[in-house]
Amino acid sequence: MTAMTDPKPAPATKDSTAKGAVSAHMSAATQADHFRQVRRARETETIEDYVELIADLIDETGEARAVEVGRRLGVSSATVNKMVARLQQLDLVTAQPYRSIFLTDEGRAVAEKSRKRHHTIVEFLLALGISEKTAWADAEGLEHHCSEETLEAFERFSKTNNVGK
Amino acid sequence: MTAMTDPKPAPATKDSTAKGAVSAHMSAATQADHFRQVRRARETETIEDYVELIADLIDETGEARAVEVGRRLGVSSATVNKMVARLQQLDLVTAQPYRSIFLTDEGRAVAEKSRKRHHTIVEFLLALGISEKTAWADAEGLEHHCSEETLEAFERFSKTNNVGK
DNA sequence: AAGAATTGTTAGCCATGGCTAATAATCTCA
DNA sequence: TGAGATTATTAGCCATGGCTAACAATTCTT
Repeated sequence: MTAMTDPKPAPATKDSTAKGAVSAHMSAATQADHFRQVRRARETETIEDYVELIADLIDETGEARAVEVGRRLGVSSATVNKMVARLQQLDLVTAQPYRSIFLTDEGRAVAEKSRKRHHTIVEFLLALGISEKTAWADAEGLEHHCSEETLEAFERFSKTNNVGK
Repeated sequence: MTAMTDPKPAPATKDSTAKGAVSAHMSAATQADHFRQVRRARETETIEDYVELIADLIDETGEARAVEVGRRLGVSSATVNKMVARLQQLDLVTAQPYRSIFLTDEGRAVAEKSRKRHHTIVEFLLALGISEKTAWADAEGLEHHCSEETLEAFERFSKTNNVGK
């Protein structure tokens, strides 16, 4: 194998295409855009997870305390604390020291949107025949990476293939 | 609104349930597990993106150069360089200074797995009626967050609702 | 009301994965 | 061959989002 020492085993005109090929479908620039989009989504997903959970806690138990947020997220209180500070800067929550956390209008809006997406995805996975357990687990990861177009398709599908519910 | 000064607006026995409620479905511990799982997935997804892309480049053009990886990922060469060092530590690639990047057997295996998942998801989205453009964009984000169970369901669906292809 | 238990805060640490700017190596071609 | 273009490397910066440990405030219980 000369490959290790030869920096250019195959000059390959740059437009060649092969099996796993993605270049058959898009330019490098388009692909880069997709990846950039994913990276952007990754930045907001932590924030959305926190906000959504805070909303859940307020609606379920009447208030959101840092300990409980940490417990549900599987994260230390110190981490929650730091994140809450960030959420305040972003005007998504209000909080005073040693008091519970409240959502701003903007935070509430973000929470509702996340919640709706989450629900759409869980319903969809269930309609597809996925088990409850997996549906809830996967939804947590998938919810931040679905475009509007895909979410709409999911809703349409659930509506028609609506099983038990 | 007394809420801002009252740390406990509603003692709420801790088992209460409401509209957005997730607690109706699982314990805090289970929910924490889901989030932990998502965080673990986030750690591997960057790695998988790089490895998958390197494999694509090797198969398409005969070699994977850092510039091109950067171009397609929408990232600087410096970043690629640092990441390649990490991939080497993980035994996923081999690389010598100023030479192109090669996959180890393990790297190749990771790439194949990612590629397969990616393909499964694109096919699925297309079968669902999503546009090509969106299917490719969404797949990039979704591929790291699907359990085996869900991927299998996607495959089953594509097989039966296989449109054009 | 005092002490114990719980909860919140802060400081300081770490890895990840981006970036720019400066420098070095390699490659191309006139 | 040697100059210019391309590509790679390195150093140093930054934000994010985790962590532990030490300490402070609050709340609960007796």
